[in-house]
Amino acid sequence: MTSTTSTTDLSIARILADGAAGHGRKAVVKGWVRTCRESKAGVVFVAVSDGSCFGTLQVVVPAECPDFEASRRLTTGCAVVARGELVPSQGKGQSVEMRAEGLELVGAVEDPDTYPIQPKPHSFEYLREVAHLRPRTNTFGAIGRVRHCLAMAIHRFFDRHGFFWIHTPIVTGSDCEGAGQMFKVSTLDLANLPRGADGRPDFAQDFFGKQTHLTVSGQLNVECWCLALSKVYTFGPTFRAENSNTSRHLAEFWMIEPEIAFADLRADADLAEALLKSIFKDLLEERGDDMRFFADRIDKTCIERLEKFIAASFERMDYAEAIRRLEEAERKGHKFDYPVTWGMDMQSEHERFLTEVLVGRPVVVMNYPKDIKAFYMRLNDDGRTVAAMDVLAPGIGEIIGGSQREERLDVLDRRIAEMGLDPAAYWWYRDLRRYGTVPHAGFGLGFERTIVYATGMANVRDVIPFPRTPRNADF
RNA sequence: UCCCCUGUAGCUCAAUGGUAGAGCGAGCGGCUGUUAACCGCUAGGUUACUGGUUCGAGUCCAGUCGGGGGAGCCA
Repeated sequence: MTSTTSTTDLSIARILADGAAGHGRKAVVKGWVRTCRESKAGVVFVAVSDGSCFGTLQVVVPAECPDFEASRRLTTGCAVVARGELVPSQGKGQSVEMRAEGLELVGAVEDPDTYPIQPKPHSFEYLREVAHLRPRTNTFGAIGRVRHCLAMAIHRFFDRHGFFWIHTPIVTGSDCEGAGQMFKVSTLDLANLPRGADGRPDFAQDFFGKQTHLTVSGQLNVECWCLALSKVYTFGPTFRAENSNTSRHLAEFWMIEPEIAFADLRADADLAEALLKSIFKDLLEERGDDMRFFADRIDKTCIERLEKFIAASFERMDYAEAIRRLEEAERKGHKFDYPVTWGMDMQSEHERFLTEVLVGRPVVVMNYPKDIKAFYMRLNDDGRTVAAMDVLAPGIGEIIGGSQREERLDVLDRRIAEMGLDPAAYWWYRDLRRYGTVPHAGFGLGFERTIVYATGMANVRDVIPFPRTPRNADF
């Protein structure tokens, strides 16, 4: 009876928030044992977490409790239901605790010696190997709540500003998304592939009657809806089959891609800035408990960093200006592995120097040379740059990549031809420019990189529940 | 994918080519309204895997797999 969920149960978050106001109240809490200590004075102290907040509730089991003997044998990880009265705590560190009248062991831990989550610090690398149990740790519990908070804050921001959430497809038949290697989606028998006259796999016999992939971006699709609903965004999983082995890359990650009509690059940058400020403000307000933990144990500066970010405006500079400042740094004696020249695609070392040393906070770099950017980015009047922007953040690099889109059909076609792409493949994308085209712009925000920036966690693999990376799709 | 580093007890790490060690965690006992508890005792190992060199390999060599840092690609 007591071990099943009821919506009238008090969460530990609620109990701790109420604090002294809850003294004298009867309550039931359901959760997992973090630590269990026994005092020979005749009480057992059980720290219980239900994940509703960072903190644990101290459940005190007195000797006269019928479950006293059983509670002495509780170990880290046991699932329990505790009934009792909320009382002032006699110990330090909490204003309220539960004096247990009953404590039910719902699920025991088979062998406490080999339970993978011990009441002691673990390395993140180890915890990735026990990803099914790592949500029970302080860090990953906090990550889970922060991740949810940021996701909700993003939806809230867009909703308040009149954006519509568009569910762009996960499976795509476009072979023209152009953002790197894609995962194939097929129901064909790999051991017995149907082949056409040319000996190649015959995708006409495949599920969709053509070759399909997992999406690498919802941008091209969401542009269609932008040119009807004006302000739209996608927020969903994205897949890249790149063999990238870094702390900043996942094969499956989540991306937010707003797209706004009747907008230029400046409006695009304004939107990016407003979005990030809004969600970081919500994060500090709603998850102060978790953020204090990150500041305490992961990255001392993370709260201060977000506060500064909210207060200050983005540093914005043109690509040309960024190059000038990097060249100036070179003249003053800073050595780069790759020399700085106008027209180059900035290397990590340049981006890091720019955002970490020259600016000291996130910076928006705008108007890149056209030759290093995608075909759909709008050509500027100078004929050699496009209206593209990257938001670079210290320690992470590119957190946002965006642009004003090329809305002029003739210019778009020229760009497609220049890059050796097949215009026929883009027929519906080109149609947008034939029927009621308008200036529009958008960007992609990497969700995991945003969480890394906010929390100070060092690796995107540790801010997603189950990371997918090359040679790793366990759990 | 490339460069560098790395893989030893449940976890974090020691160990000159010569008997496998500590701390934490775990179990038991002691002490204690405790909360990074403290004190004592005990258990716990095919040194990632495969092969090679050697009288002898955790240690040296090769390959495979995993992990980390950096690079490329990007979010």
